[in-house]
Amino acid sequence: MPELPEVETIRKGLNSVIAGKTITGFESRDSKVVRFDPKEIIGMKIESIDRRAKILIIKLTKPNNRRPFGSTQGIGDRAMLCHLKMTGQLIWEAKGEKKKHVLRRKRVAGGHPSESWGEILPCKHTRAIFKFDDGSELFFNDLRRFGYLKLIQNSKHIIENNGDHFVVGLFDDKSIGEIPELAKLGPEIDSSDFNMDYLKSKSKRMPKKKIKTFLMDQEIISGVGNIYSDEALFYAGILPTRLASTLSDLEWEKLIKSTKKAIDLGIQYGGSSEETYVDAFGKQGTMSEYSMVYRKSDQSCKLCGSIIRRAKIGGRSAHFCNNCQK
DNA sequence: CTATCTGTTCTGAC
DNA sequence: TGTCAGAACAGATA
Repeated sequence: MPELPEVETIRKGLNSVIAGKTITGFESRDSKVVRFDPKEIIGMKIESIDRRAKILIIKLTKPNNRRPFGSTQGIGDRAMLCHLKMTGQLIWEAKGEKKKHVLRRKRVAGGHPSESWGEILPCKHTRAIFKFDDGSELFFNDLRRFGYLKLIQNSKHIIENNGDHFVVGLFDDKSIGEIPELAKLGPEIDSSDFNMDYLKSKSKRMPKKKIKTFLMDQEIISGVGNIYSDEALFYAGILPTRLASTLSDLEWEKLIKSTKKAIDLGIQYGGSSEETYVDAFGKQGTMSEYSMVYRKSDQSCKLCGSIIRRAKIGGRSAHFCNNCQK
């Protein structure tokens, strides 16, 4: 379920198991999904895994690479961008785990819930396989093939100053902002730029945009997807059909708080799916226990008892309570 | 069989 | 320029 909280959960889990490992092999099984030459990353070391919006940024360095004094990176270092889109999964498996019974395997997994959690990997939907120096493997599965893996080169970011070289590299926030995929994205939910003045001024320039669509627009705010926009609007008591430009100051304040609350709850929930494939068996879809309106159409509102409605807004289904939300 | 649903984002038409 | 429908793809479900 790769919305922001899920992607963040995957990031943490993966970072804890693959940071520091060296890539000894890479197999592409789908050239649409894998958008680089596998040769480019063999022998590179995983520095860390970061995230911007729902995009994972896997930082890679070349061992023994020459780096300018005082820099953590040099020419030839790279960053891999990974987007799971609708149905992507990343599953890491320790060496030799295939032979074990499914419930005893050591795995860190996350993404779209499906049978692949427990299957022998690679499976039908495996689009890429990373092999590491300790014999462990990372599988990128994607049923619908919307997701991607692509590589960003560091070489363009060398800057010369007074005859000295210093580096503005991919690993600096500044140059991450220059990567086309990342440059257009709006502020993260936990950034101070996600505030009322910013949202009000944006909404004035988009007078006909509905608040749900506004919230989900990644160029306005990074990381709010369908589930959390429904939940945030419910907490804030605002109907998804309202025009963003008509919100009062009080409503903006409530919506900012509610969005943070919805995402935080999601991250707490996501924590439960981080480590285990077990959740994907018996406890699939526990998000519905936490949700107030998402996928609750025709059920009673948990607050007031009236029937939760559903409508299409901007091509997505919106869930809301006509009584609690105005 | 048909019709409709699904976590995201991009493109092209108006 | 902003806004929206439809596309990209592969299912599951009724």
